Amino acid sequence: MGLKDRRLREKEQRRQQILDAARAMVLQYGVTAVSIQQIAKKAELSVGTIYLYFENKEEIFATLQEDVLDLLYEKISTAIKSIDDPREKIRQTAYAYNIFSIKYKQYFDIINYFLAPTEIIFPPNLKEKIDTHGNKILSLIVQAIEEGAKAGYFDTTNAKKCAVVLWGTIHGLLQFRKLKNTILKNDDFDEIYNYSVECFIKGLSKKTIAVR
Amino acid sequence: MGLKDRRLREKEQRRQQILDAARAMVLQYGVTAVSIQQIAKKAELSVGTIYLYFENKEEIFATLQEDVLDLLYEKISTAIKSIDDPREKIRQTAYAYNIFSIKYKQYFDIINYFLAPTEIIFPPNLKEKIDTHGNKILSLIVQAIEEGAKAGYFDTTNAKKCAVVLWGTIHGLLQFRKLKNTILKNDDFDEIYNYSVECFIKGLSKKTIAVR
Amino acid sequence: MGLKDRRLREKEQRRQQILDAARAMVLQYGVTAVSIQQIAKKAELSVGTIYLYFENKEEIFATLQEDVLDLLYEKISTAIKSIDDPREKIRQTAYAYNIFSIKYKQYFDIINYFLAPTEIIFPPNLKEKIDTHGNKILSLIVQAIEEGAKAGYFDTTNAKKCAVVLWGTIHGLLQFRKLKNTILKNDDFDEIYNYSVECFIKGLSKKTIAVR
Amino acid sequence: MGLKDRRLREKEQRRQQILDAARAMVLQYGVTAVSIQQIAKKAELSVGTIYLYFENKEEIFATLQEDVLDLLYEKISTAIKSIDDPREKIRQTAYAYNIFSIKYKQYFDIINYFLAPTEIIFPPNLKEKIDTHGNKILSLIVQAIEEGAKAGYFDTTNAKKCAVVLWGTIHGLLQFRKLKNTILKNDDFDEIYNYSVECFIKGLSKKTIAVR
DNA sequence: CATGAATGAGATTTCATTCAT
DNA sequence: GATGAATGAAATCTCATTCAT
Repeated sequence: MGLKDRRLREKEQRRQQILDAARAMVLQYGVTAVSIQQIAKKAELSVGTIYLYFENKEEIFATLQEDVLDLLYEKISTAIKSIDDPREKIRQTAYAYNIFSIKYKQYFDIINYFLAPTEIIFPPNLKEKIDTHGNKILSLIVQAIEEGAKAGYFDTTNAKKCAVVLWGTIHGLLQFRKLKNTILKNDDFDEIYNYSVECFIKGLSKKTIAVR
Repeated sequence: MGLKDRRLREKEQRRQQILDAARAMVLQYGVTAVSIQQIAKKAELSVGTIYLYFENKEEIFATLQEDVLDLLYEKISTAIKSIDDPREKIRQTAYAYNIFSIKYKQYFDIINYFLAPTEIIFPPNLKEKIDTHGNKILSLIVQAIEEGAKAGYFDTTNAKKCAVVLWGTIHGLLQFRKLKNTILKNDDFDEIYNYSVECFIKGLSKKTIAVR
Repeated sequence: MGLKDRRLREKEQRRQQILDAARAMVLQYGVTAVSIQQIAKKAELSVGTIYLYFENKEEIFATLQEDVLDLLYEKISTAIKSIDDPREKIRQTAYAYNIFSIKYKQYFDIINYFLAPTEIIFPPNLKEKIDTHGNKILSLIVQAIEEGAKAGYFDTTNAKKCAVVLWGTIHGLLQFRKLKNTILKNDDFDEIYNYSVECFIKGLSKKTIAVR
Repeated sequence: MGLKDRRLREKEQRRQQILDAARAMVLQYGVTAVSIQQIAKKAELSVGTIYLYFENKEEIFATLQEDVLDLLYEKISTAIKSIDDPREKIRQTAYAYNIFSIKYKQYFDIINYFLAPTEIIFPPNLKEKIDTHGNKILSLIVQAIEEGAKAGYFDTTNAKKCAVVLWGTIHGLLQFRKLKNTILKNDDFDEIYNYSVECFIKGLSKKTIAVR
């Protein structure tokens, strides 16, 4: 029994070892530039061993994405931990996401890696996993919105819908940062970004602000 | 007189021939999967000939993107041509974008191709061109917002900023359609999408809606 | 008749135009890096036209070599024009060759281009031409040696043989300059070079220096 | 114990297999005409495998050159092994070099491959290696000259300088064999060659040869 | 004569994946 | 379980040469 446990533990360790290497390489060179050979070298394992723990390259990146989402979750989570005002929570969420997209640029690309290109077929178990990790982030936003609704700031009956909208909005805009040298060359990106968040908050707010 | 002209015309035709082939391949297999060889075969030209008309693969896709942006422009433009209400214009813009992202799924991916992955360095002339084509679309939205501001619906002094926000929002959300089987499996994507547009419009509207 | 003449003259001009371009490109980029397309562009002619005047790439370089040999001839010729002492003539010949190999490095490579690699089959007419141009250089050395023999400095009955030896010696050594960073990294190349010339002169000199 | 050893041995064997193929191809077609694909085919290996053992084409040829220099070393070494007279040693060195340049014509071209064309940048470790192999040959000549100096035949204080001169001389002249159908068509090349050696020896000898 | 578009083989290099040990 | 050598297709790009106009 102890043996079995150790085996299992070691197996998990190897997996992490590989993921650590993959993560490091991706952070350094970007998603597209990383090969299995490079990962193997970095992990100080043989190429064959990689395939013992992962079906293929795709699976590594998919698993990596869980990590990325977890990191993002943590960043957002930390950012809003001690904040009370739901509107401020949303602002800080967006801010943390912004910082994340700059500081962990290559991780941000991992998210895009699975978002952008032609349909990647996930094996069902991965689909579920990513689901879970993504939902955790979503739930942070959902919570903030629900609090806002309860506190009477927001006018919504479907917090999740709103949360997805926020996420889509800020993620989409953050991709547009790439346009800062072309279409947006005369604009302050961060100002636009912040504006979008305010716009979202305002759109969420109760319409009727009584004016006598 | 005729000779030089014809030469020029034929040259332009070849260029189109290549772009047609590239577009067809991209539509069928997606951006990442297409190679120069495949394009050459499809265009019934030799590989060398491709390089006679385009510096490299990147340039083909970049040129393709101009086409894509033009198509998108046309779709949106047509959709809002005969509409007067600025708010309805925005709704129809978003709707047209949504349809575009479904019907021309692979074209939508071409836009993402240049948005998502690791920095692609454009030669300056291409940068300018894409700039122009992207701005044309943006200006459609800008115009609608400005009309709305003039008509007293919207409360904004920077229409471009708002237009970028809208574009980022709907583009970002449309990418999330990919999540419809995972995170969004219990939600109606189109409903969320429409909601986000309404949210944007509301966020843009004058706050003070007199009551009583 | 005048027409025929002009035609002929123009034809020769075109040839020179091509050779000028080829020479310029070779000087700038080196023998191996130059393509017909580049030459055509530089000469402001079409690729097809090049092939109207030269059978193939090889022929261009071969013809170019004549030029190179002529240039070398001129350099040596000028260097020794006003010198009387045959031994000094040889020294200056070697010195001019040395300078030539540095200043016109790429031209020096043209000579090697036909010297080094596997047998290049010259068309007979080119063979003769190069023969002539090479012989002109050789004859400069021959003359100096013969003068030296006549003046009683040198002890030889076959000046041409000696001239070839000198040429081979200094040409061979000049190629060794490439080794200055490896095998010769601790040696002063020019000193070795000069020494070889002195050695040659000494070897040529009358053995019997009477010593009582 | 055996396993690791065998692996290593096999790996070395593969390397040799590749070098053998490369050498064979070079011998048959010359340095410039050989491609990686051809080498792979000859070696009955896949192209990818070649790149498993050598960084690039250059490295193969560089390694090959070490072999060539070793072979040349061996030929010279054998030729002078049992000779005492330093002057005869030099003669036999030159003779062996001459034979080598005829019998292993393509090998001789490998040496030229790295001598003649536009600067090839060696990775430092190869530079050192070739350095070593070249120096071994040089040292053979150096030794002969030093012996000659000690025996009172030669008048020199810098044997290495003289050795380089000899090497450059005979190597340069051997390249000129290519001219035997043009410039040297009326001359006996070998006679010239031998003369150059005698000239070198004489140039090296003490001037004062007592007469009467 | 002149053009220059077109060819298509060929060059180098990379890389996901397999499989015998 | 682990290894890592081997594969070989594929990718991008170049270039000498031809030929219809």
